[in-house]
Amino acid sequence: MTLADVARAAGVDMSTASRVLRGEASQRVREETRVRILKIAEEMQYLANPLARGLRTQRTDTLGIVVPQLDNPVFASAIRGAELEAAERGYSLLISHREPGETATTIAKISRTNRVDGLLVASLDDDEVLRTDLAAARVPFVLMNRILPGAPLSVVLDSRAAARKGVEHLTALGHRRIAHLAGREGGFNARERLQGYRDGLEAAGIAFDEALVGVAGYTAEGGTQAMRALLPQHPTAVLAATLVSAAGAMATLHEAGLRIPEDISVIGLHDAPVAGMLYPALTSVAMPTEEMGRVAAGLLIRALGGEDPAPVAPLPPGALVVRGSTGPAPL
Amino acid sequence: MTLADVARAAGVDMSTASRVLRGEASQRVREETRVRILKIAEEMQYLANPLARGLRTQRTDTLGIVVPQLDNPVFASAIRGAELEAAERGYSLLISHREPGETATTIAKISRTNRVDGLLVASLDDDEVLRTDLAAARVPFVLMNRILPGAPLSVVLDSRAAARKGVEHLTALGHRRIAHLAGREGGFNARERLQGYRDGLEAAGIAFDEALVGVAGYTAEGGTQAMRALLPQHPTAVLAATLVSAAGAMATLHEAGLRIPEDISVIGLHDAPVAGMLYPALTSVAMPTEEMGRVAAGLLIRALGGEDPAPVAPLPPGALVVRGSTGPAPL
DNA sequence: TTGAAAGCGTTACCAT
DNA sequence: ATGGTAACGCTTTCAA
Repeated sequence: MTLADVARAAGVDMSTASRVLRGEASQRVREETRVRILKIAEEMQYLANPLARGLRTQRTDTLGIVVPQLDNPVFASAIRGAELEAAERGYSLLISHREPGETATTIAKISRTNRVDGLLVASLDDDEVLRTDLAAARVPFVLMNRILPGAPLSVVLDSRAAARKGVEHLTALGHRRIAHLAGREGGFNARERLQGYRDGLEAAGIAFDEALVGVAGYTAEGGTQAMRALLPQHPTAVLAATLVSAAGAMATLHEAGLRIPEDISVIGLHDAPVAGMLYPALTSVAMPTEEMGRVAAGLLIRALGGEDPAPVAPLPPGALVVRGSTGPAPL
Repeated sequence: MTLADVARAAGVDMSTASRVLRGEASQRVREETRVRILKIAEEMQYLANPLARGLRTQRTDTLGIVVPQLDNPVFASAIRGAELEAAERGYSLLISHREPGETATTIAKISRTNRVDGLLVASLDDDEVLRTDLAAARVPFVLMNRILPGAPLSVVLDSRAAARKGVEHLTALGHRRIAHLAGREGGFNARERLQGYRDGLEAAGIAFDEALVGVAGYTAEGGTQAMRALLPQHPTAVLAATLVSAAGAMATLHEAGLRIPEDISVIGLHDAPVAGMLYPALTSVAMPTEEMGRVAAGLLIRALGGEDPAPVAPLPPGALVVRGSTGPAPL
């Protein structure tokens, strides 16, 4: 089923059929001819061959999205958002799941072989590494969930506001000794969250105490360890950077015989189904991760269209989802 | 950087360069010419344009994989496996994440526009629905994690053996009143697991008691409800079909004041990081989900190569990962 | 309003 | 052992 077939069946030239089926702006065709072609294409279930089209136009109407891990609700939902936005604008999404270290090769291949018109990139790597990886890109790109000095287009979540929001929930419940389980030291989001944590304390007139901050990374084990180290400080509440570290922290608390939330409250950042799987179910601050994918895709598509889109502000946190893990501060 | 550029630089014809660079079987070229072309292509960093190649050969060396959800460890890991196998055999993977209901359209589009040479399909839909969806496929496909009567190629996990393995762990610990939280009624894997559960009981000389089986589906809430309904039966152990329903069940047990594992043991099927996030950490039977993706991709590629691969047997379960949620039966 | 034809970058057949 | 040259299916400029 090629364009030639359709044209022949409609008794017109390929070029005419092409113009009509593409819905070209200046539809230089008689209405009658137009509908006839459309109808026949419909009947024949004609679908243009994207390879032939791409070869000719040097465009694929495809966006590449490279993520470091698939089974991570943050990225899964960003993909979903990007997919929706892309589809709405007539683009497809080529999802590329790459282990750290393979990123450079992937970006190089995917972008240098005309497979995609642009790239959406999420990465957990350090700035230096990411910069090197991206140097191989031969197409425009938008960063997701992190910034990179020098890279103009990126979409991030307002981690600072989110952390602050979490702390405010706790201070409103009367907590004053609030610990913070930070993520990877030096990471963009980790820095932001720490600042938000401090903002929240300050707003409640609580002095920042470095002894209440632990580095948990992004694993349950890290959360467990960090929480254990923090126990002697007797916090009455904990703000964890992620659901995973929150889960690890809760294990430590359970083992220490502390009741959640009667003795100590726990709150995590990023809401996801797993929050409801923990016991007690974890209170958390929802983050607009799907929106992040959406916005990033929109930005990229506009850039591809020759626009010079203005940088977008960090996406504000979503709702505070109160579940069973937070309660009033003990007396 | 096109083939013509390379050919010109090497002082040979395009057709010669093409033969060499593709590594054609009968390398009808002088060794000297061969290395020169190779060297120049290398220097120029030549990469063939897949669109042009695909247009000409009617192949894309790309496999499509359509999954119903991305943030599901089972599918994430199947994708990983498929990706590895595909890469090893020179294929790329086009990941397509589709909500139920969009599957048919996706399959139609992706397979009828020559974007992929074959399809790897995972689906949670009923047989009828899936059959309809697949009818639109114009390329060979392999099913993952389920069978479909009439579809010759599929790769499944041995859920029956896995369930049995879980039950045997429990009976070895002295449990005799073992409940089963089943998945979706009528589903392929649900049936298999139920059978494995019965196998395990029988092996230990325990009579099957229908009252100990509840349907939990694949959500935490479902697990919570089903467990609550089962409580009056006073089981001393529970075999949950998935980690998610196990988590839901554990919430019920905690609320009922039952200690895990002192009063009641819990075991889940499919091992994943989330098992370690629960409290207590969940004992589970690992499943070779990555292997499933690998095998499925291998099968598909062989089918594309014109082979007529024999059906593969269900993949046996992996290790029993003993964590804190199982222990000796109470006296 | 419509048609003709060139060309996108490859491959593969047929010459030489 | 190598080169010439049609396709592959589409878009797009130019003519009619």
